[in-house]
Amino acid sequence: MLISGFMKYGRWEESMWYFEMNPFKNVVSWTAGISGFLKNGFSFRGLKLFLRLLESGVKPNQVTFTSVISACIETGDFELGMSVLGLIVKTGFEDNVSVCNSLITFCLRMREFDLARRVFDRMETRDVISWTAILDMYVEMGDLGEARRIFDEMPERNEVSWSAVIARYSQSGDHLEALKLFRQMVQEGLRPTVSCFSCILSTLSNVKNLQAGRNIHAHVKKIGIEGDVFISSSLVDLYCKCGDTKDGQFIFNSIKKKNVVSWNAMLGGYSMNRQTDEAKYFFDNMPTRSNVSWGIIIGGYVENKQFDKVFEVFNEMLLSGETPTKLTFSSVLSTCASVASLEKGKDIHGKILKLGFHYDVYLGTALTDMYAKSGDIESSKQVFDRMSERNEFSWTVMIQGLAESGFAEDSLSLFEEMKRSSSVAPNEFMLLSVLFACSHCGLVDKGLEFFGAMESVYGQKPKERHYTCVVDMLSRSGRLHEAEELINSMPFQPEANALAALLSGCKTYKNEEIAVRTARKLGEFAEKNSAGLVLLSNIYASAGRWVDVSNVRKLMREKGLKKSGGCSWVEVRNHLYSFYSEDGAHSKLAEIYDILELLRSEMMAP
DNA sequence: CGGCGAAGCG
Repeated sequence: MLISGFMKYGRWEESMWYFEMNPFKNVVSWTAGISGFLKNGFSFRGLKLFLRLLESGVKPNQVTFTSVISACIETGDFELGMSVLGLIVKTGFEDNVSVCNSLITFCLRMREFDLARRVFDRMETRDVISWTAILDMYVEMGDLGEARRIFDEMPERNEVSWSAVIARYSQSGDHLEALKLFRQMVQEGLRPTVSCFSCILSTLSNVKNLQAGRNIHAHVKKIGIEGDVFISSSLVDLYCKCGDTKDGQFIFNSIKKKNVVSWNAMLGGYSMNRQTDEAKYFFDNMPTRSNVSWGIIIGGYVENKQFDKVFEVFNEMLLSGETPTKLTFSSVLSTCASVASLEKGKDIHGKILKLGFHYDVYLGTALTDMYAKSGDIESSKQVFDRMSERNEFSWTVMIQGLAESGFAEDSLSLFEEMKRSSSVAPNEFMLLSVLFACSHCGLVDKGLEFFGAMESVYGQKPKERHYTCVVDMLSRSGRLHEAEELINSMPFQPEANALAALLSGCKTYKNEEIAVRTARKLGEFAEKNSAGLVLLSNIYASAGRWVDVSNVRKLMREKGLKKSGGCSWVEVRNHLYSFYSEDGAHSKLAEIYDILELLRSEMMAP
């Protein structure tokens, strides 16, 4: 008792002293020692103690084994776990429910899902914990359907089982189902746990339901768990996601024992509210950082298109010795794609290879996309071909990459290959690429065929973009009447781009009549819609009608609209320098102009 | 003395 008493407060040195001094060690005191080490994060020492227990001749019991398996989970050593399993069988504990429960968890943490299922299947009696463990396995595998089936069929459910499915629905974006289950759980008279409250708070923050979030806030306050780090971190997240960093800050400041997650929640709050400077300041002053913190700050810069900062901070991260997460790599890769920096992309590809992350579907997809967007379609294809597993996103980026790089035929045949060889269903993005590909290699009738099949065959209702693409396709090939008809038959307002595409077709094929009608439509459209105004001004500009251009620009100013500013960048010695056409410009603008002036006078000199 | 759950996100 004394031992576990000290262990509880992290004073394991003292407790071990008592343990060693105790001449009458029995299985309970040994087990207490092992689990004490575990609770304080010293699983390896716990395992060494277990070996000493075996040497001493004391027989371990079922409690010892459950603790030892937990230690194996911590160390992540599968072989070790298997040796312990051997011992369990030898000592006849293989039918003990608790031991089996911990074995299931061990197997699923080692991602040995088949083995976990075998352990579960051979159990004669199972309790709610066994069922929850196997439920968790399907949750972990991402098989939400099977998880739900298990959940519905479980003979008994406890608050942990509910938590597991609710969390999964929340994470996979089905917030409404998560909320529904939460309500059902409460109705069935179960008291949501701390983790369940924190999970439902994050669900509410994802759907930005501030009112319901406030209600939960009031409730957790009433039952006295407001101060829990999980709860309070979720609250910080809730208020920040709803755009209120001030309230988020208030909660954050009130957290007594902040951990890295609370710090990250607040950091994310600044990042997502476009307060990148505050975020950076906060980040620089954080007492604890994890690779997640780096990921958040980098993600914030990506979101705000501050691409130079992305690389700057990413380099800093690598120098600090922190290993980027897959998410961080994918943010940085998307930045490489945005600025079409092949060199940087290749560099990062190398780093990913070194870490062995290239087997990851997610990163493989990000690499495929980066190469395609940077113009290196060969490498893009190579990465894609080597991926051992491909999901919907992987196929989408490759089909899109080929279509947009001008390899229309390859894009179309890859689409056919996907339908043949994979279980991935065509989505709206792929179909858009397919239409784009048809449009760009003049396969108008084939394109129309795909367009017609979208809803009937692929179950995808054509959206504005699809219509625009087909209008563009028809206009490019001179089928102006069909294009105009399509615009008139659309079930919604056409995009300004569709009108512009038809207009440019009219210009190419010299059709004054349709041009006049379309221009009038675009004009009407522009009165309500800023995108129309921007396009209209571009069309006037290309026709050299400068008076009209200046009228439209004036209208835009009156409406407080701004054409998004131009941006350019240059890479010098591993650093990306951005230049903006309007405000912000560059901090060394004056110096740059001075040097330009100097260069100019040099050139002018005889 | 023990076994099931938990935060950042494309």
